[in-house]
Amino acid sequence: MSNASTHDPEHTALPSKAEGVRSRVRTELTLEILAAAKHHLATQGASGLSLRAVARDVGMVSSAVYRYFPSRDDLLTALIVDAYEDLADAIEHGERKAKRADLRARWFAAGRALRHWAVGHPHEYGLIYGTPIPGYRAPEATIAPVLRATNVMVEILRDGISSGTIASPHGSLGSADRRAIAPIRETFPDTPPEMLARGFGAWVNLIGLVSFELFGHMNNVIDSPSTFFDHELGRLADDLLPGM
Amino acid sequence: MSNASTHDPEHTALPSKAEGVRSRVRTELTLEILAAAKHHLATQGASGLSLRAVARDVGMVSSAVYRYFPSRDDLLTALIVDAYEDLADAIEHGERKAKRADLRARWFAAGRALRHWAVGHPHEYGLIYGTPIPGYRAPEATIAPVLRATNVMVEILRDGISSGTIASPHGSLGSADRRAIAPIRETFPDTPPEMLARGFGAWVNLIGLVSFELFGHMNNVIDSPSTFFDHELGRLADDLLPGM
DNA sequence: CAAATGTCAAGAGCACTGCTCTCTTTAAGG
DNA sequence: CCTTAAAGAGAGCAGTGCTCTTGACATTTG
Repeated sequence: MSNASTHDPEHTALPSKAEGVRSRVRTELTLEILAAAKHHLATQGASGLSLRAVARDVGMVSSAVYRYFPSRDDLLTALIVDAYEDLADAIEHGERKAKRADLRARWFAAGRALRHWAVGHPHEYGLIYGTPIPGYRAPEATIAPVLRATNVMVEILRDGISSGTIASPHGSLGSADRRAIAPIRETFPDTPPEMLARGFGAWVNLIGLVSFELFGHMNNVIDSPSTFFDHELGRLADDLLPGM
Repeated sequence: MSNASTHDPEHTALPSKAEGVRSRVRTELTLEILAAAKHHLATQGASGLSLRAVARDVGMVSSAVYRYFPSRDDLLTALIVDAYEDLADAIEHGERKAKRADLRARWFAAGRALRHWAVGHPHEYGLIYGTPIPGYRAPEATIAPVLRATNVMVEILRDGISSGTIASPHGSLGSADRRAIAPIRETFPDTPPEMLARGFGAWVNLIGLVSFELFGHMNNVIDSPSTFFDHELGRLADDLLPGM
């Protein structure tokens, strides 16, 4: 369930003021469908998520579900948004447990929270970082939670700069590289481009590590993925937060 | 199509000596089905791969296909093996174009070949590095091509050591880390563990970069994925092949 | 040469899917 | 109270993977 109530599925009109009893039961049913779908996703995976099965779970006939979600893909999209929020929550909560002054501890905490959530929610993770579904267009609603997650990482780097404990990364970006990362520079205008490039690279590295493990590519290669993940986390920290 | 003839689908008995006419037409039909399936995969993607549709393509009825592939998953597995071989071919060919003495050029060539193949075959890439299909067990036949691809990378590092141009990576592995990477150490016994860990980490990093791009996570972040990929390739080269 | 043996394509059919349509019930608001 | 809009139920369409049986053919053996 997590924080299903904190982010409303926007594809159905949900009145902020609980005026009608009718609309109240509607949001309740919407959440109930979503919960059933989430359960199916967690157990059978995305490919096993059947709209009819979900309908059966909530005691509806399949066609009735279409009153709440216009298609199976829309139901999946809602689950994707939910997964993004869940992951962002996990990373934020994990990072908050570390002392704010200890940048390295914060980095480790955030990274471990990422992997921990992924291992505990493999299907949800696969939904957001695995093969995209064919006609998939990234829903607007995913932008915010994605930013929440990456913001944690960026904040660590920025805190390092402002406190003077870390300097801008070694080497400076060429003009082509600078142009290549233009969008993320607009998102974080007050962070050095070199640090943005390096930070984003590290983030991609972490996701790659988790995907490698969850998608079975560490079989016959790595005995203890968590140990290797920590090792890589340390290596990245040495590079991102030199001297910490 | 590529090199479909070089690796036989082992789930059907293919006599090495072309004894019977019967078995000849059988292998031909098997390859024809595989080709049709590959075409469907490349155009519609894995989820759009319908056994009935490929049967229609080769002019058969759906049930007849089951004489050649016992299930849809087996057909998919054959495609997975094929994709692994294709990717290994691409990386090997790409890397061979660089001068053997120029380790950095070989690293760049191999990395770019990986990305180039992935961009040109997104569905095939997603099949092997995306979300695994639910009941997926990594088929034995994929081990060899995976080793072929990673071997290219390891060979670059080993050539650097034997020629004395690069030293073992900075820092030494702790005993826990050494144990964590035990399987890959057995695969490459004559390569320093530190270098194996770093090399595998770099490989994971590359796959992560390609997956990020192909799965749509660089939208609104990176304008030119190829430029960023090259940038990261260079950063990894600086770390893997210091002084080159 | 003929009969037994295997192989194969075809078709029907089952259980399931997403999705659309129509019909009826139900409840809310004027 | 009564109109109107929303919601559930059901049938139905086209598609899926997969199984089973049937009849035709080729291959091998007696």
